[in-house]
Amino acid sequence: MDLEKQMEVFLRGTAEVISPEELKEKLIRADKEGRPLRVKLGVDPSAPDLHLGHTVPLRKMRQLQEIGHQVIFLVGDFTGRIGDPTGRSETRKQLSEEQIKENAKSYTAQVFKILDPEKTIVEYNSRWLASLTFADVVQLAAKTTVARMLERDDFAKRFNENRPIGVHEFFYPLMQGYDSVALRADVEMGGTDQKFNLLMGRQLQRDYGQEPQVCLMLPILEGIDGVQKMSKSLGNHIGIDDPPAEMYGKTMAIPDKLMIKYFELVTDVPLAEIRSLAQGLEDGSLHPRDVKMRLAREIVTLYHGAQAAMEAEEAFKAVFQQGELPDDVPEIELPPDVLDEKGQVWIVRLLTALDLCASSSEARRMISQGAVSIDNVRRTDPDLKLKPHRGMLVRVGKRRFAKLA
RNA sequence: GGAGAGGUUCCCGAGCUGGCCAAAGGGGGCAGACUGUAAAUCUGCUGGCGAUGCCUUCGGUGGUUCAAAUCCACCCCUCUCCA
Repeated sequence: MDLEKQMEVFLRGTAEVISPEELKEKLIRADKEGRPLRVKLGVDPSAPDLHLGHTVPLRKMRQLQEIGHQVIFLVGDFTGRIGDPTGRSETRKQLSEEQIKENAKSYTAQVFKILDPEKTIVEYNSRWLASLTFADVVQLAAKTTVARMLERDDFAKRFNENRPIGVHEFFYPLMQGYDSVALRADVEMGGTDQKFNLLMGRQLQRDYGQEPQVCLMLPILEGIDGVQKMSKSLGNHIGIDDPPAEMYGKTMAIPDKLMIKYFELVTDVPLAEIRSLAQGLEDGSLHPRDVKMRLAREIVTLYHGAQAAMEAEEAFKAVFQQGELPDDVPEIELPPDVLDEKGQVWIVRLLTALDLCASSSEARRMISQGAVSIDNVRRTDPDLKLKPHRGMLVRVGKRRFAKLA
């Protein structure tokens, strides 16, 4: 593949690259020597469920392997014990060794839904970090200064706000940078929030007599709340293992203004087409809802296939446009002990027994807010008792349903 | 080691001259209305309990009091300044 085309694959969708010139030189040299570039992506094995946010760099890695480069998927099993302080306003909880092992296993399994297992090297940074002696660590720490560390936005902020910063947190960027040395990485990928850590890799490589890596930074994908970075702990994520209907629905929940970004970062829709969609939204010739449905379809297709996407769309239309019931209303057996001597069940008990409400206080709230309907009749009396029957449909809000078995 | 400031509900953050405090306000979440969708906007709710009352919660443990988030003692943790 010629240089220009390769550069295009590398650069497409990136937010920042340090530096494109160096990348070009590396590509030229690699081509002469007949070897691929070694591209590193490190992950913290703290969240075992992959979501669309993770897929942004992974998809880029996939594209790079397709044009023949060597991608290295690095599991930060050792650094995971510290936890990446990036963007954090407080110290992360340190994970236990066992937890990390377990997470790492499930992480790598999921990653191959995107990466080509045949062409991927999986590494664990405990391989080199665990055996460093204290003397090695001191030497490593001497490569940088406290002032440099405090240039980091998140550390600076915490420092200025008089919030705690653990000394061990300073080691995170050093370790990540050292990973690049150990792997002799040509390129490291990461989100824009990884800039500091990526640059540390460059510095350390230089200090250890290597040519500094190129840093490829990708935009951060906001979660379905449209504000914060997609993350499982914030609950604003779309998991790649989410069932089709949920994946479709969550996509429909993203704010309209985020649609185009999603198209660019997590679908295979060609750029030209995305531009025309953006244009259509701009001049009003396309309905935002329809564009978003297209987006949802594209995403579900990637992870569950076209058939599942169609079904998810039909189900969504039925439930949310026509107000019909989903096909998969769970049927739940009512425990016999909730019935009184007349064979009736108190509505509050019914809701908690079916797991539609977490507590009876919540059930009362839902009832008083008019969220509860039984057999399509809205019920607002919290003292109501009724006789249950097979197939009785209990509904709380728009999204919680149950049928009596 | 010395001096000082702090630790409040899912999060941030008031309260801290003792009762009117399940604890202001904001965020988040949920619900209703509306609609173009689980978008946007507006409104309400947001510890638990068959409930005009009772139970648990304000870093931990004890104590004072009819009554403690509020007062006292000790302990744990964080921050600032000095060394």
